[in-house]
Amino acid sequence: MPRSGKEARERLEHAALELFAARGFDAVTTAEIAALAGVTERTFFRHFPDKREVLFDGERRLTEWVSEALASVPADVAPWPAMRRAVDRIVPPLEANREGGERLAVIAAATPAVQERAAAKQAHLIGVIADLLIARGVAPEEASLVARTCWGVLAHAIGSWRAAPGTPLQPHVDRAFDLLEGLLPRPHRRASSGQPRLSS
Amino acid sequence: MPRSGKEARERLEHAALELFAARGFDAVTTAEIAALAGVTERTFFRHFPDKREVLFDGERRLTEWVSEALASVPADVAPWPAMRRAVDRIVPPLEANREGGERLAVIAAATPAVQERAAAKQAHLIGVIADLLIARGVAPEEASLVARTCWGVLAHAIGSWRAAPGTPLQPHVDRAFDLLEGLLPRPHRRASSGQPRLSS
DNA sequence: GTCTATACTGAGATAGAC
DNA sequence: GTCTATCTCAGTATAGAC
Repeated sequence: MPRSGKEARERLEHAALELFAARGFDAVTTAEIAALAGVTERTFFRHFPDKREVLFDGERRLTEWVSEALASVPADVAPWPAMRRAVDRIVPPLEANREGGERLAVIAAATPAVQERAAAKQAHLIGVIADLLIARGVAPEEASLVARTCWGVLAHAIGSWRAAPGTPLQPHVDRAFDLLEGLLPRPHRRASSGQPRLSS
Repeated sequence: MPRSGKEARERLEHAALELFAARGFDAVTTAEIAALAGVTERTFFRHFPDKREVLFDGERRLTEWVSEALASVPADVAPWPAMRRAVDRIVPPLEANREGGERLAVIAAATPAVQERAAAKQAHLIGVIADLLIARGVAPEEASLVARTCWGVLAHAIGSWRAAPGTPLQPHVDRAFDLLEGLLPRPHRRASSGQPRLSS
């Protein structure tokens, strides 16, 4: 019995995905997952704080991707274009993880508890993004709004991407941004007296 | 002991809020809530599918408000202005329920499980809004994007409203919309403005 | 690794409203 | 009588305490 923590963790993850795919999230007990992975139930909870969390290991690096993406954008780029560039940089890892995201989406669609966790993780990530923007010097009021909106656009794009199997993600992202920018009315007051656009 | 279901439900709700306020969500058991309301634990679960749900009874009508608000906007108004008008119409009921929202926000901030439920409810509501827009004839692709974004703006406004006690909500909403509209780059319409290629 | 609290479920019985 | 709300009882799974 391998004592390597990482191996056990991966076996647990694999076992969980297999059982969930076969019988659905709710019909599988943590004891069964542990048994299939060859460890005790206690070990499951040592690696994952709760049953749902085993599903989100693949998305764990999302926060890192976002931070790195934003860090790679020069600090003098205005918030919206900066976020748009950052989103573009997150696209490749998202595409690489397409299958994992798909698996999670399927289970979430059938399991309210998993959906809740996913929604909460998105909300948390938006908060992290806002903090990163603030650290770049963006006004807190703007940061939160831009973080929410841009992540919403990306989430929307991911949705239509998944609905169109076989297509790359980037065009969906471009289309979603263009769509939103085209839908908004022109600002009536203070027409862009602020920062000049350094990127489009 | 009155057999009216509604009275029992209200007593349960009141008891729960009282106990949560005193000791926090996690430190209160459903049995205690039921006992304080003068019913059994089983009765609690007949009125509320789970412990968290007792907190969201006040927000139950949010969906109705949104539907009514959208229904009151003429069908020929474009999606974004329509949503903006609808949001304006939701502001008064939100203000009237300020205290309830505040109570919920305080508990949610201290209780991850409640936060998750709140995030999931928001996601669900956005889906409902998108469906309402589609029923108005908005293209599904646009509907989802507008629903997400506008609700995000409202959520942002509610956040800054709560941070500024004593102020009315409407100015925060107006400011959030203006801010977003001012932040976005203008669409480059000369590039045929059609749908970007979705290489299929 | 062991033990336990607590959220939650199901079936069947009871009691009041109509 | 029907119907619905409630109660009693017995149980399981998660998660946290020890």
